[in-house]
Amino acid sequence: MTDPSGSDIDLEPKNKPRQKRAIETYERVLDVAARLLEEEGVERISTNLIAEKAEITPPTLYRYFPNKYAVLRALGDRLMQEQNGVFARFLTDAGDSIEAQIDGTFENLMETLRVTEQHPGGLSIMRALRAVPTLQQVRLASHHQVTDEWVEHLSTLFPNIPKADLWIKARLTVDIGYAAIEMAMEEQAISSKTVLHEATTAITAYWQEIISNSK
Amino acid sequence: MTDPSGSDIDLEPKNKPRQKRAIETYERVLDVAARLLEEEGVERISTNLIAEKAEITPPTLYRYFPNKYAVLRALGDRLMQEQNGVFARFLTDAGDSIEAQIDGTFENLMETLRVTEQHPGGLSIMRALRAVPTLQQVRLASHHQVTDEWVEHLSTLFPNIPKADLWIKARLTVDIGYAAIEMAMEEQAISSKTVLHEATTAITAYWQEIISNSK
DNA sequence: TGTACATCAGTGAACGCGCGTTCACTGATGTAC
DNA sequence: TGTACATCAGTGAACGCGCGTTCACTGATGTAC
Repeated sequence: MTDPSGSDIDLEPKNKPRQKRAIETYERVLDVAARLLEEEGVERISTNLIAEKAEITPPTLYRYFPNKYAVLRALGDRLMQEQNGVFARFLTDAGDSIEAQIDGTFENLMETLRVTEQHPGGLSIMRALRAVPTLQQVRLASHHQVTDEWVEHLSTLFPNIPKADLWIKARLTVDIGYAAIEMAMEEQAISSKTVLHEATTAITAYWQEIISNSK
Repeated sequence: MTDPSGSDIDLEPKNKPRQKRAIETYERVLDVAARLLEEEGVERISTNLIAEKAEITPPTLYRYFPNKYAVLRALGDRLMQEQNGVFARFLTDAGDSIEAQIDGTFENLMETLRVTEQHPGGLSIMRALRAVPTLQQVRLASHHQVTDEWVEHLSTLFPNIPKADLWIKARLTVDIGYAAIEMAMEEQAISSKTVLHEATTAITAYWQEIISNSK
């Protein structure tokens, strides 16, 4: 019962902040945690340090979070939610035709990049979610949700491709998109726009191929 | 001078093991470290724990590594070296024609997957390299090296595409490949072969597009 | 082959420190009448 | 509006523990003659 990935660490928030002062404290904890994740790395971040930089005492942090991992999880949830929101808007705007989706891909990627860059510690959060066994499910679940939603739209556009096949193609495309976004953020020598433009070319070419084969 | 990513932590090995017993110890440390990275996660792994599981005392570990990060770095170096070896063989076999490269893509991905799966803690090492600020350079340098080598071959095949452009396209393709490999390893519901087959389709379509545009 | 010495490999014991977390508490805010 | 009480927010002080790392050392292996 001590298996690493699906382990039994409680990740749910404890007390919700109810008063104005408390909400500010809660937000400050998450904000500070995100910045420390970026500055120190996931292997050095600590609850005591988060509390200190957020100008509270450790027990206050433990009022809202049952443990260290719950803080990271809240961080991950927030970022994923923002990113998924971008994708949901993309589907609303472009979900009903293949052409519109292809046309919208670049803007979708750019907007996701913008949201991630703007989110404190965004890139570090994405990486921490992958590296910490307890949190891998968070990222995976989020990508699955996005994929599922997309496949709902795709399945009406590609009625002769089995849903399971579409799911795999969509899932891979999501990961290619995020790989491009991470690369855009870490490759200082290349402009983000260029990276995402190339990624758009790749994704578009992939789906053109799928379209041809499905006819 | 305490900047996080390019920081001043010594990552070089200290004493090289010279005698047979010492080489075995050194190997055991790396092997145990890789397994612990997988089981515990990068945020929980410790030198004392590595030493204990490797059945040595902590000072022995410090005979070969100046600190904790040097152990992780050695782990990363080994994996990257193996992965880059696969790619080098791909270039030797298929480097001289575009068609051969496209044909060899699937085998290249499969072989890289095989090497990574076989390498103890392979996936965890890739993720740790990304998540730990001090080690990000290791992964980046490795991907750059692979990209540079590939671009050497590509530039003779695409004489009318500027090298800088080729570099970006190659770099993105490398990251797409690794994204697919990570996905193949973490998505239990889909066979690895299917994921890498799809990735091959995407990469192929991308380069077909590049070929058409360069004519 | 034997011995003396140099080098290599590993240990025992401990260090100071910051970690994650908890307890019993005080002070601030909201609510009912 | 004032007061009494309930709930919410935050603190002071500490806990036991394992962390990363080091010191002075013993024992094992290799080398020269």
